[in-house]
Amino acid sequence: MIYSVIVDLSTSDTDKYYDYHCDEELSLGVFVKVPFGRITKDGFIIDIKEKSDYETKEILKVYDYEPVIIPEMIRLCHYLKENYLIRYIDSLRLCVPSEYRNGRIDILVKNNIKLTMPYEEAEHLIGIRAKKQIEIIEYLKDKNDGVLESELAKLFTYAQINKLVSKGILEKSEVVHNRQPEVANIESKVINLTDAQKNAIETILNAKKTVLLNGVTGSGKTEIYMNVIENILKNGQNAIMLVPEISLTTQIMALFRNRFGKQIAILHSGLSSGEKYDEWRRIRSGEARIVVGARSAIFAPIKNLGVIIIDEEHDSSYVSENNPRYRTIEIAKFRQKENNSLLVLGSATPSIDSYYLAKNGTYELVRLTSRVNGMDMPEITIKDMREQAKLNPKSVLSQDLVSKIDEVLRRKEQAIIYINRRGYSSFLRCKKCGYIPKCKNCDVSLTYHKEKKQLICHYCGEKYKELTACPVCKNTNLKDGNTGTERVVEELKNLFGNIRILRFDNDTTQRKGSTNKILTEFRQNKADILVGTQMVVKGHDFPNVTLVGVIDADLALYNNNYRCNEVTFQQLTQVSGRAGRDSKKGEVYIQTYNPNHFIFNFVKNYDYDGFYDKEVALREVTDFPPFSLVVKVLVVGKDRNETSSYTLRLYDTIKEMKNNNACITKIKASEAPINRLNDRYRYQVMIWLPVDNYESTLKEIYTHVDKINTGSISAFIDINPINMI
DNA sequence: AGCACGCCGACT
DNA sequence: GTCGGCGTGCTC
Repeated sequence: MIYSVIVDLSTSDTDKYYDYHCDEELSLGVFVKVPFGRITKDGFIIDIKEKSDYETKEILKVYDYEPVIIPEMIRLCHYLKENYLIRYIDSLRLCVPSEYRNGRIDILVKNNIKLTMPYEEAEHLIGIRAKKQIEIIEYLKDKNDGVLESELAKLFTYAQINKLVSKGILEKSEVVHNRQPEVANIESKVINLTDAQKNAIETILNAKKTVLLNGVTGSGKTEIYMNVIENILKNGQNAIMLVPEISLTTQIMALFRNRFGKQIAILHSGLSSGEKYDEWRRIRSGEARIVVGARSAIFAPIKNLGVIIIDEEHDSSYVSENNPRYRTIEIAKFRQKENNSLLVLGSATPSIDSYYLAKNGTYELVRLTSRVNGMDMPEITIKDMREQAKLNPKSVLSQDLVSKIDEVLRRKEQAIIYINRRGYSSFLRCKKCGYIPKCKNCDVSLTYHKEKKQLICHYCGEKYKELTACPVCKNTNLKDGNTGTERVVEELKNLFGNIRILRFDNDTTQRKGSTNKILTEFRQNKADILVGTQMVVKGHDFPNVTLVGVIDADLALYNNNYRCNEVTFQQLTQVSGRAGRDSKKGEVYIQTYNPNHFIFNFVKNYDYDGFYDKEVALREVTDFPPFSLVVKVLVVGKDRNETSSYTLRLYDTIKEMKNNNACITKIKASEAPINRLNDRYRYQVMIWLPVDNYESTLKEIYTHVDKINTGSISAFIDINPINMI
């Protein structure tokens, strides 16, 4: 037989079938080693045929006779290649744990000990004086599968164990040991489903199309997911459940592990390579029937899918930023079609795109309007900071927020302060000459990190010594810019003295496990206030939090991105949802210098629909999604002139296309918002396409863009970009 | 990726 | 004349 192999090499000219032969019979999706030119390469079998047009070489080695790629994923590879020009190998790589592909990980074999005969029989063979030996066999009496030698050796000595082995009473054998990720212990509450939850479950299970589950924060979506999955399992089918990122996963994992035990497998970047590989193998073998994981878990080798759930579907982490750029919901829809399975998108604040599809009937909409604890949504106050600026310009926190915090501390409850900027302050400015320190690699100003005594570029990570005086005019009077997390913590400490504050941002979560540590400490009431960036927004459940404060809530509104209203609305609503999740009423304080922006009224009243109507009307007049498909092509290069001329040439080519083809509605070429990043110049071409029948035009755009990728210039395509930098 | 082929400049 | 620079092309 002839086996077509995709070699493990990510270049556009090697991304095609290479035919090899092999005497053994192999399956589709098997991982092999093949000769490739003068070298050898690993590869995946993705086609099997009778004969080849080439003179084939022989497959050198079969790493694993069990396929690593299931047929459904091979079909997915074709689909992604066809529609998004994603290389086969880039898709295939997503389907297999990287450490395994690199040959750096193997199964872990351990010694297992078990009785070779019934306990009573064994007892007769041991002298009464050998007390320890009796104890061993007693310990093993009702353990039919035996126990790991390493476990047994914690209670007894190897000498005692080996004695019994040599007598033939115990048997030592090698077993594959599955490394399992540890999961926090969460006490499971007995939950009585509300009528709303029961209805939601019913609707989902009978749905004929994708379901958008729109439930306010705290409306018990997780419980619905678990019930749906339970039903699917009973049906003999399997499930994938996706959650945004590790922060939230730990809690959800605990709930799921509690409920489903060994039937779940966990996949996310926080696992060790051994754990990841073993969980992946448990999925492949069918032992694990539910995959709970982050974005890439959508590629898990799970067969017979009955349901795919994407929790917090609006979350930006579902769009992959690096190669290959894929959108998780797209992949989920492919698998939904392949398996004829259910697809559930859950969110308290759905993306405008999803809600639009729910409203026009493409999705089925299920709504949950109240919290399971029966509490009202926390009351939201919008605080105009312009008054405060006159009163006390030095202070970051308004007088009202300070007294609210004070009350919370007195009541021994907790508060979350959300500020979407890390570091101490966004920039320093010389009060005399106006000098602002900039990064040498990027066109951006630096952020002051007081704790590290550094100025840091938040885009390329370059660090500089802190400034004590202006390097231009030597003036020592430097002015802080906009507030960051460090400064909020400092101010809180000055105001309240001896309270316990945890800072939760990129800087405090660098070390592995620190995210979990901070969240656990806060949940266990070991701190009074959690100050953090976006990370505090996501679905955490802290029962004792009754106050949420937001500082500079309008920050993201000036991002010059068509999605900035949407993102701000989502973040403010989500973070508000952290308050009052248990039996105590919550309160929210949102500080802004722009209180008249239309968004705040909708946030205050939890009026998602009102916000949606307004925003969707805006999108319609400005031709943005969901009314158009916006394609952003980013052109990056070391030389400014070369990069801009490539961009202009691309613009001309697309213009030419537009002249011949009515499918393009608008084109715009410009500098990227950050013109220089990491010492590379950046330009962009924005192309507007209609939402129907754009496929062939898009493909043509892809091929033109592909041609730009030369040695010195690279180009990236982003569809409906979330990130405009 | 890794290696050969091939076509121009400066050398024992 | 030839050694070697690295741009281009190929690997079933």
